[in-house]
Amino acid sequence: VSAGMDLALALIEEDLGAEVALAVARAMVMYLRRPGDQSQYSAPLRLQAAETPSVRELVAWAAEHPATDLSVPALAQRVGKSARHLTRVFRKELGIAPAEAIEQLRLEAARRALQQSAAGLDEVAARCGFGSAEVLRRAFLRALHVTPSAYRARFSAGKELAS
DNA sequence: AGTCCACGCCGCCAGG
DNA sequence: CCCCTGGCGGCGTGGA
Repeated sequence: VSAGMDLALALIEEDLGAEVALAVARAMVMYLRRPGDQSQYSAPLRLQAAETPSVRELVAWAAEHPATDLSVPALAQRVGKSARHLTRVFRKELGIAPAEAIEQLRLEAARRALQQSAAGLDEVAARCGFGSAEVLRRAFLRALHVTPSAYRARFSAGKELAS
């Protein structure tokens, strides 16, 4: 089962047969609830393995609009449910709370922006929904244990240096 | 370095 | 009885 899921997620990661792979991953969603962080797979795809369609769509939409208001009340209103219920469903299906999921989505967006663009940290922060470069920096340190600039430098220096 | 405040989480209870 | 849903209150966390 674990191997199957790894395969599925690998397929997703390679963007090959993503639809089938996502279906498999979705069926095995319970195995996605692991305690540790640092999954080798991207947060947007992993979080879109939710069973409930509304949650899945909400995550997908949020991943595409990281700079908008993604507060819990705002998310709840978007799907027509209460904040309480949304929190409960996130916990049940994804193993994490809404705010944490949003944080992961934004972090992922920032990672991509740092790698694929030359935008300044202020702009990266703004585009990815972080209030400021400082907020972005703190989030990076918390989740990845590196500063945004250090993260970017790692890639401009060459991937062989990344661990 | 310390304080304050807004936000978010979740246990619990109630109603459908 | 079970599941879904929402409100409330206390508590923890992190940004200002």
